Amino acid sequence: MSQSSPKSQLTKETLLPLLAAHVMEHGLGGASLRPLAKAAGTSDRMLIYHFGNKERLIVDLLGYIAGIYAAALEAGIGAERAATRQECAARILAQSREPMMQTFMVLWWEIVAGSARGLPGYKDAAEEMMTKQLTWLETQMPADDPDPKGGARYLMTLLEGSLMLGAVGHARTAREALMASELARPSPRD
Amino acid sequence: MSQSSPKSQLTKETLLPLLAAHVMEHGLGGASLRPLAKAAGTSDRMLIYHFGNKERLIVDLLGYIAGIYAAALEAGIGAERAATRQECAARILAQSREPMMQTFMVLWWEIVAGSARGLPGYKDAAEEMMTKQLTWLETQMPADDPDPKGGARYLMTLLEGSLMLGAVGHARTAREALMASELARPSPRD
DNA sequence: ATCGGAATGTAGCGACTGCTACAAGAGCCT
DNA sequence: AGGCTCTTGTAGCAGTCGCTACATTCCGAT
Repeated sequence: MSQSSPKSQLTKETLLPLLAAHVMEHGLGGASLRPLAKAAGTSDRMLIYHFGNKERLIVDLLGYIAGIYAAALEAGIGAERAATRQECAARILAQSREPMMQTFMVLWWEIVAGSARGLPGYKDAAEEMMTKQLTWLETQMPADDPDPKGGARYLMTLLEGSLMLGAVGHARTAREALMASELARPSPRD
Repeated sequence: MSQSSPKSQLTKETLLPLLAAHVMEHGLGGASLRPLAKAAGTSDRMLIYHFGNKERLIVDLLGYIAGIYAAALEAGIGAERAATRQECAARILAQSREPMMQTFMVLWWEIVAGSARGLPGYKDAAEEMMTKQLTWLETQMPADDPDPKGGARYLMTLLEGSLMLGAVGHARTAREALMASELARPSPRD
């Protein structure tokens, strides 16, 4: 067999969590091999050895981050659905206010920027995360909602717009926009 | 007087448009002095001379970009308001589909990312652009709208969410979300 | 005519970039 | 035991980074 030796503790799998922790704090754009390696307790030499080159490292890292994002969402799936769209919106807002999600958002906008610019790996990771977010939202929609899928899409679009406005200092605009939306009214349609 | 000499054609004012054109194409994050200087027909030496250091150059550049964004919006103010919120949404969507706006969006997400990370100058520029966008939208809202300001905020939040989803490959999600929103219905409130 | 200051070119500094050449250790198979 | 491959350390390369020292040119003020 090719992996019969248990000697090495240094694999992609053991490296990625440490690398992810580093980019979560310091960002993706300015990340360079030596600080990355230091955060993982190795040398740039070994990062290249295990990932081939920096681009593949970033791509793997983005995939890994998308994976833990998905896992975090899945772990946070409540047992019962929301009763109304309002409550559904409240839940997702509460989720986005958690500290871990706050620090993640800083990284998220870098991923969006990389995706818009076409950097390799960024769009796939971003798309995967948004898909996951969307299906998570669908599970939270009220059971009697006339259009749960459409409602989830609507809710997510509004939410992401709010998050973006919040990131650029227009949190108030976003908050008032949400209050002016149909989410502030008791029933989705009547 | 201090600026009586017409000798030099090399000032911040003449430099900024050329620098802006460069970052519009190549991005802000990876921008370094020498390519920037080449695009402006000078040397890195002169950029430092005129702006002091790179950080101040970026801050000035962001301010300049916010300025031209505002000017572009102002130039595009239609004489008459929209008749309905739907039409208002259609206008802003049409605007966002223009080629110049498309290339600007790539830069925009970098600005959002920098703003979220707290890089100097980013948040101010982003906030200014969003404020301008909001007031532009208010001028486009129907004259008989019950809540033009609130409607503009709502519309912008939804639109920005759509643009973000579009940037990460969820354009379909965004499109369908817009169609499921109240903007797809004839009257804002009835 | 001379001085002074603003503007510009040339060269280079030290730090950092991604990456590689080379050698050596470590455990495997025969 | 002898090789073999996988893994790792040490050094270093060529290139780029932001920035600066130094010298020069040029123009207006005196």
